[in-house]
Amino acid sequence: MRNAGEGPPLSPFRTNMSNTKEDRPAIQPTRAEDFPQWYQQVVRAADLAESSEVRGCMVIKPWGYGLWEQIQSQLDRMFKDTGHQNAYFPLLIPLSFFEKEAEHAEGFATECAVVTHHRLETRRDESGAIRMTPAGPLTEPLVIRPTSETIIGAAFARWIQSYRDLPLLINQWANVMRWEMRPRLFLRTSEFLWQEGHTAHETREEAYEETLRILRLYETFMRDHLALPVITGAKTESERFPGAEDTLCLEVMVQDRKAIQAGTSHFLGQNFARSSNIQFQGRDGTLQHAWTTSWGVSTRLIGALIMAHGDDNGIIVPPRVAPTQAVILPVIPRDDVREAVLSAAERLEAELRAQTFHGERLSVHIDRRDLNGGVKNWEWIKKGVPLRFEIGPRDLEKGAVSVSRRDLGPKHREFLPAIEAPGRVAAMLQEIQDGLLARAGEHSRKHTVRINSEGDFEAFFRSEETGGGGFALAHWAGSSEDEARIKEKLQVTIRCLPFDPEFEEQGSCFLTGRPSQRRVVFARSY
RNA sequence: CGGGGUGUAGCUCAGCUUGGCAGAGCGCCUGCUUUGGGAGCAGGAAGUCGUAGGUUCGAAUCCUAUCACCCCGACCA
Repeated sequence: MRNAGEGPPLSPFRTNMSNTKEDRPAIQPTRAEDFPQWYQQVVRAADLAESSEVRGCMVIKPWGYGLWEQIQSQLDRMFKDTGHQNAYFPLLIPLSFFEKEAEHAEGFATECAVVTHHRLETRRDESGAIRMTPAGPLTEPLVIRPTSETIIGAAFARWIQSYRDLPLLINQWANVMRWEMRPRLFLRTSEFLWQEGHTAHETREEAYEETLRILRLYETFMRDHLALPVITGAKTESERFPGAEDTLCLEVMVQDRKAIQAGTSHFLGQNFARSSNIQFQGRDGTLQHAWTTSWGVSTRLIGALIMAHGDDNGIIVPPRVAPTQAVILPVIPRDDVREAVLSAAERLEAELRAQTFHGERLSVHIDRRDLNGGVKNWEWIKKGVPLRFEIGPRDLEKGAVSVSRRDLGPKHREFLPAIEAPGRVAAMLQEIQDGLLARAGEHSRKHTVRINSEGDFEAFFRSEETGGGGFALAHWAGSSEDEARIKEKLQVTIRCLPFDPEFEEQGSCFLTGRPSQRRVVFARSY
């Protein structure tokens, strides 16, 4: 990770460039100096988002939203391919709906924003300025959705009459609001964008299969599209979604070795069907409650992406989700070459756009702004665009183009014959994509260790100042109270009870000594 | 909700202790020189000093109230 600056030889054209900023990383502080601060600076430098006037809410800027659009369209395709349909439900949920499922209501109570009025009264104050005060209190307050199980459940109750109506496979792209005490752009904001899938099934087995199918779908998306290696598994009771029978999750390790919960898929049993009265007449004629699931990923994925793939010069966007995969920077030192350079740039743009990557046309942008070449170059480095092409008069003479890969650091540059370049981009993008996944996987494996004693466990997490921490794989047979004590003491939680057979083995709990059949994953988390 | 802190130009902040013309860096605008590794020079625009009240000849500065935001805890996609 730290060798990102290394790369092939520099441009043979280099002549009189200043050296003063040669090795200054674009982002300060660096990851090693202060990871959380580095994260905030990357979000700003890459022009992804900014915090807004409304507490805890962010403005997502075009580059950040472009990333979300990529995530959205690619996931949406995967949902549709597995038989799901999109629909849309109201932002506001009657309080009484919320009260139907006790555990659910209690779980979200403290983070709900509530609408209590429906009208504003206006008046002028002494200075003539307009003043508005809420009037017209609602007879029943409305909760701004923190998640939509209850209101979708009410619709499902109307839509489902017979086993022939099942399975019902619905997804919604929406915003939700959770009044978070400690917001952090993308990772935890009061309002965030997500998708929430809600499905209803005839049998327990079918519903559980759906829960698993989505977990696998997410895993595939994160690995192949976002280049994020994940550990999948189930949450412990204390980390479970309020009202769920089982919560499955995907955990990704980022560069400071903390875990980010990148997605969840819940098996809701018949809990919500009972509280929302989702019943159907079965094949045997009896009235039965449906089995439901819900699952979601959010704009948090962008936070995970930054923290997993960024370097000290900004974000590195995996090519498959990059809003722009290649940028062309025309170099125009004299007016008399402007036309020739620009038309060569346009020719390259057209040739690149004719190429495909994973079935989609390449997205290419010519940066025509009249700015110093270095400034433009660094802007795109910070934004993490996968490939940067430069075309100047000297390239035209040689019939070459210069191309730089973002993942190989700011110094990387190679020259390709202009004729060959377009045909090679798809392979280059795939190399970047694969390289990011490999690098993140290595980091993750390197800091995932098997821990067998309480002493080693504490040492592992206490040595963070000297570079320790990570995922601790330990045998566990403790109680929820034991879990809480560990959290209190070390800020470490069980991220998941992993599914992969590699974690299954006979052993004894590192804390209680009781027998255990599987190692679980402990880590600090965002 | 508990503890700590901060509000001054688009951004980051100095000035406040000891009241006396509203400041810096970055960014922005114009011109020239530049442009293949983050530009240089010259000129310029930009702020009801969070808000309300008070003390005073005079308040960014002192006093009172109030609002907002940030950081540390508990909650969380």
